[in-house]
Amino acid sequence: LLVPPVVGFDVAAPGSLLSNALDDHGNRLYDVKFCTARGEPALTTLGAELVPHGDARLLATADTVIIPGTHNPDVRRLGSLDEPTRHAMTQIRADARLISICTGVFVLAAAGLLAEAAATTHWSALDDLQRLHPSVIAKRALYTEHGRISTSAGLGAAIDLCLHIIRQDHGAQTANRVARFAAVQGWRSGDQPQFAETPLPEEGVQSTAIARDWAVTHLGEPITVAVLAAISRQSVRTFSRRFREETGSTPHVWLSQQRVRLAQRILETTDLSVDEVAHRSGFSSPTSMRVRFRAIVGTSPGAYRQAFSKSDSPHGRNPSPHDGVRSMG
DNA sequence: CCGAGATCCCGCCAAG
DNA sequence: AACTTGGCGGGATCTC
Repeated sequence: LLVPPVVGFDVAAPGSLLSNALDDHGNRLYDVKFCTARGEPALTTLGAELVPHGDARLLATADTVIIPGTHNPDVRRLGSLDEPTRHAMTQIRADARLISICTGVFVLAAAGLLAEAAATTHWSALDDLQRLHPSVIAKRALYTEHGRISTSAGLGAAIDLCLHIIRQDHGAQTANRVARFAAVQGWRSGDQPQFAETPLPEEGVQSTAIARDWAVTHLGEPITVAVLAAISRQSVRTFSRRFREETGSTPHVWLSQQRVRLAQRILETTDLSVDEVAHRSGFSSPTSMRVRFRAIVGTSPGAYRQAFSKSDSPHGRNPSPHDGVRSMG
């Protein structure tokens, strides 16, 4: 059971993500409900149930509470809680998981839940947080975890955090499925340089991450699972196991995806022949690339390039029709 | 498209 | 007792 806002709004996206999280049989994994303590309108575009404001008793039943960003001056300027918020916070179970989005962290801090705890918020509010609550360890991160309390930097980071939580609760495979359904990045890996500069939460070091980093810079070469395992200083068996735990995929499937992505980029930016693209992407043969390419992108390399070059925006979206759900075992 | 050989994947299980 | 590791078998998948 997940009950979001103590105050305010803006939990729509993470709430939707969680309420759309399904298990293998299509059952919802989280029962998402919205409520407010202050009578502010809650966004409920998501098929999630709107609980009339004032019904803070609902909070007492929640396993997880998401606290959205707030502009409440008591909370943001004075570092204290107004009465409705304070009362709402007292309703929350002592063992409930708490998640803040953006400036929602100020509510947690004002409630005294973050003493000596790592926490984050939107970068523009980090200084405020540290000044109002000196005992908080304010960190510039996408999200942080400290025991049962997690904080996120903003709406986008909140989605990452929710995926992280789904992953912890139900495994990487489920998290990936939810991410795919929501059309967001499933998890952060070393092949996404835009994330490299962003301080990531220091969750346990992912043991296959180094091998993955190495792989994405050597896609043009033949890569076997045995080599990746050796890079990770693990046995093949353990490496495969970790890999699935950490990425939700198998090494071989993951490699194919990376190579197709690389092929897409080469097709978009060069006039190299398809055979040459296949070679540079590390496919063992052009035939092999065509098969993999079609399986993932939904169209042939040639058609993809043609469609891409015709599309108006040079950095536009994938112009090929993604035919949604592929039956997948 | 076929078929042989290589490689991958994962349940199983003994060992630590 | 509970957990992790890593070798093995062999069906699935890929490659040539």
